[in-house]
Amino acid sequence: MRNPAELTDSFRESGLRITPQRVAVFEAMHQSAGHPSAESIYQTVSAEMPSISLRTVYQTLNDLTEMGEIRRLEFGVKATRFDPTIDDHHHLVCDDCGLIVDAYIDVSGLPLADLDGFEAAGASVFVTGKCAACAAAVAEG
Amino acid sequence: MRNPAELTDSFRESGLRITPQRVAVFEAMHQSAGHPSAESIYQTVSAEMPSISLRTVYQTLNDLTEMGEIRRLEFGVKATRFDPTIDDHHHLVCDDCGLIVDAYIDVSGLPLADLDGFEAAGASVFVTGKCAACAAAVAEG
DNA sequence: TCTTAGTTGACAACCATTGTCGATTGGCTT
DNA sequence: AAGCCAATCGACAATGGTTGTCAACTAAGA
Repeated sequence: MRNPAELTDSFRESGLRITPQRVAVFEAMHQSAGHPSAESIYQTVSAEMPSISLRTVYQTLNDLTEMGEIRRLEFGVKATRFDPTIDDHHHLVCDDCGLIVDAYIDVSGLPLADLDGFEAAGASVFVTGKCAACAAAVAEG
Repeated sequence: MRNPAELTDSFRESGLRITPQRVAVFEAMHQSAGHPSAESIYQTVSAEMPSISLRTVYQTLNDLTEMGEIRRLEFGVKATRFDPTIDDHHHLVCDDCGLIVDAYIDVSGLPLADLDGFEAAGASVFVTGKCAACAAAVAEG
């Protein structure tokens, strides 16, 4: 993400006002090294600004996400899906209809050796895109 | 997953009783082509066995998961995480402590061409394993 | 047959997230 | 400096997926 000053400009350009709450979320997000949850950002910001509401944190994070400044790290489908197949395979997830298809993708080519001490046990690949049906629907217009 | 008859044996060996409800879930899961949600299995089974409760479906699916017969398709972390980095990168997820680390993995070697009409837009790789800290903790005993 | 695991129903409760609504604050344009 | 209105707050309720509970009943398997 860009720094708080740049986000400020970006918000202004989008016609959004610059409030201390938003700036605080910018900064908390910017200083965060990892992948914080909304709750975690809320904790951080609350330390300096006890009056801020969790609602506002969510709102600002969603604004940032919509503007493409940050990303949501999630699987996309809300409910847990149960997979009858337990062998080593991967998944194609349709962005349009949510269809999930098994795919046997060879991941042996992935460079998983030098990961700064992280001991890789396995890799799950989620390929996003359009399933055949949705791709056809788009083609038809 | 294995067929309902094999699951029956497996349950019996684990000291679990074979009930019509469990068998119905086995069959619904076995016949399912895709990646059903608990609710979807519940719908299917309910058609033949209207008295079955959603609670029992969840219970049986969890039993199957614990026994390694099926898998849960989920990201592992319950809450959405917000990622300050939006460039093209991937994630290492520690099985022990849940830490998420960015990783720049070259996925150009992944064979994403022939996916039965699925139009791949991108690929997200989640590498599971142990982070350096947790790996060290294990090594120490 | 008899023990007891399993199921049901009818709940409440969880957690993350979003909606609402009225009142108030304060950014920002004029 | 004034004033409009976006934004926030607080205090909820509500969502959806999942799990806990508990008492009563059913039925699996020894």
